[in-house]
Amino acid sequence: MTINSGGGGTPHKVPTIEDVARLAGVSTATVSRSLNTPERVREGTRNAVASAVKTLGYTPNFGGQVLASRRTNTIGAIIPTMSNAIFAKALQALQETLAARNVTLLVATSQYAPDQEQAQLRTMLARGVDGIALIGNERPPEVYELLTSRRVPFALMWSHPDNLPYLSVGFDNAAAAAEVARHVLELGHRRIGYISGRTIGNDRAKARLSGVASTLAENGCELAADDVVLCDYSLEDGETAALRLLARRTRPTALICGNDVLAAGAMRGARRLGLAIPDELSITGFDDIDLATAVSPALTTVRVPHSRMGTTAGNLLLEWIDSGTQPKSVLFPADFIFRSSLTEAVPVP
Amino acid sequence: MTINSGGGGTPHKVPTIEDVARLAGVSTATVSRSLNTPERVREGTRNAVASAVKTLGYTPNFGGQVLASRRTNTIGAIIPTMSNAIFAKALQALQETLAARNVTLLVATSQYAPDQEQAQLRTMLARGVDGIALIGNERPPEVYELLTSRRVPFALMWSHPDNLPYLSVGFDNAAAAAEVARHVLELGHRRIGYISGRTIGNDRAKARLSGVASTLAENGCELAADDVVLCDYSLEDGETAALRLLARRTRPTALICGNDVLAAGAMRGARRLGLAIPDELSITGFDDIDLATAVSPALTTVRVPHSRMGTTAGNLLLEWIDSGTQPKSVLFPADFIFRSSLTEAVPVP
DNA sequence: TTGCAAGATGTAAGCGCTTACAACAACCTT
DNA sequence: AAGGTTGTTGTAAGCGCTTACATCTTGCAA
Repeated sequence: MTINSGGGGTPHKVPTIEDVARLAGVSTATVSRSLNTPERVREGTRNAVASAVKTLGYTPNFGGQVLASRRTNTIGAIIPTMSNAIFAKALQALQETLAARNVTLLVATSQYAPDQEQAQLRTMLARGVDGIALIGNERPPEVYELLTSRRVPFALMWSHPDNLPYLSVGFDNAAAAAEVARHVLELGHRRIGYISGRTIGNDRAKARLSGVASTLAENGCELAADDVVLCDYSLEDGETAALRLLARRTRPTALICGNDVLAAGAMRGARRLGLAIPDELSITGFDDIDLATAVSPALTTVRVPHSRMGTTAGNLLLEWIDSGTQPKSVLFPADFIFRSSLTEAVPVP
Repeated sequence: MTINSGGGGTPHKVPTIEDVARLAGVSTATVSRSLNTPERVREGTRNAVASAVKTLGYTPNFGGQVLASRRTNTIGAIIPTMSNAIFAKALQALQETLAARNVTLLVATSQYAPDQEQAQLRTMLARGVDGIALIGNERPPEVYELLTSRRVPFALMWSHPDNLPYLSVGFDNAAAAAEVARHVLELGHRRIGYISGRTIGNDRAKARLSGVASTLAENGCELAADDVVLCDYSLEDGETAALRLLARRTRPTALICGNDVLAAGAMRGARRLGLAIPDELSITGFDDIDLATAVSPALTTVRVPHSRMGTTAGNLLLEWIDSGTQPKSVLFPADFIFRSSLTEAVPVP
């Protein structure tokens, strides 16, 4: 069935622009102008059209509009998952920004899988989106070529690729992670474990890991292969990873985690082993989602500008769509947030 | 600019179905059939079309398709917020279900505000969505009239309205909340506080409150006006509400909360007062999001079938769209989950 | 061989809207 | 008063696709 038929009722003729024009005693062009560029229509005419629209209950047909104007007023967003609160917040901000400009948001998830992201991307292009928001910058060149050849404005969120010429709205994951590592070192920790999200196709996870690893290395505290666990982003995975790291002969005094969910999972693992946090084990997260302050002790973490990224990406995409020229990328700060899950290292028995 | 022009490059002609037809040596009708109903085209012809499509890099124009087929293959979802993990999960399940059937998801949020929901709804209708998913059942009759008169299939999630003839995919909030109250009573609690989400336009919050209130009343444990706090769904609000309830001369021994976020907030409040949970204060939540097991002690709560609701709503909407007849509503169970945040009431000094 | 049903393809009429261009009116300017 | 602006509206040509219907093949029964 179509949106205008079926259902068992009367055929129910949906009014078209032509019906409005007839009733208002003007041409369809005037109706169209009256609706889209009211300032170009005399007030009296405009009112006549408005009242005809009202009595008929007219709504422009989307397909007709799209076909004729070659614009869908739709922007697509492909994020790894909606389960993580952080993407959800950015998405929400993006949606609000777009809604204010009368643009709707098409949403799809990739589950951190590059091929799924590409499939979703193709679907969105086929849907004729006017612009696209993506997370991160690591993808095969073909993807960027596709986007570029289609001339679809797109924004890369969450990262700050200085080797890519594309519009990005993000922050420096490596630098923020390095700062966490620095703080951990300053508090005297030397035996440190790192719990990371999987790094395939995930530049953020890679950058955070390398930020931590290089900072530790620079300070003579090299991260060995088995000081690092790669896993999915779930409480369970964080817990399992923590148990593994804490089972080692010389137990770490601090666990740096790739995000808050992993950190909360790690806390659960530590608790299972009867370790007091932060007295016997320090834990840090990344993202500063609500979870970070819901757990006890509250998580030391990095505040990521999720809402600002969403809002900014939306505005810049709209700007690009309207102007036809790619705006400049934006780099936001990501602040270190000190809370009680991190404290001085005490000598372990 | 349009999605096909601008950007400073060559005019860059996008191939149309006609170009494909010409190259493949067939008519546009055959190309269309070859793409949409391949079984109605001979294999040889189909291959010729396929290769023409490939060499030209053809993608059907969305506007043309919509206009001619009177279908957008798009479904809209309007949820209160994406910040709450629970809606996010349902949304994700919905999106995956739709994607598998080649339908895309348009998302908007209402911030729990009825007028915002209506505005978003109108936008979606204007976008010609083939179906709509909404949360809850409490809205002015005009909204349902609009939906019905437009003959747009829609599903109400999260609730189970037996007084409404519309398609719903939900669970019994009142019954689940009543069960929580019953357990709390059984453990000997008599001084009980309730922290609820705001109830205006929110039937789920209302149902949960009334389920708890009536169960308590039936057991001679009437909820007084100041035993209840209504607030927004945030950790801070939950914390503030808990502080208020716990400041009363006869402190409650149990706090029943309208959802897990409020419960986690309440835990934070209790902790601030130095109260041990569950020994000095029991707390229960609702929803069973990840947060419930991330906090310590883990929250006693109600498991809401978020993913199943998303999947089912998606399937039923698609079924309705294809068949033209409204499917039967679905009622899922919502199980009580016993965890350590709830324990026996001990006489308070 | 003929006739016919079933299958494959082509023809062409829209779907409802926007917009370039033309037409006209009203108002200045010189 | 003629010519030129500026502002308002109408005319009509598409935008790219689907699909009802017509036409042509093919295969097979009689």
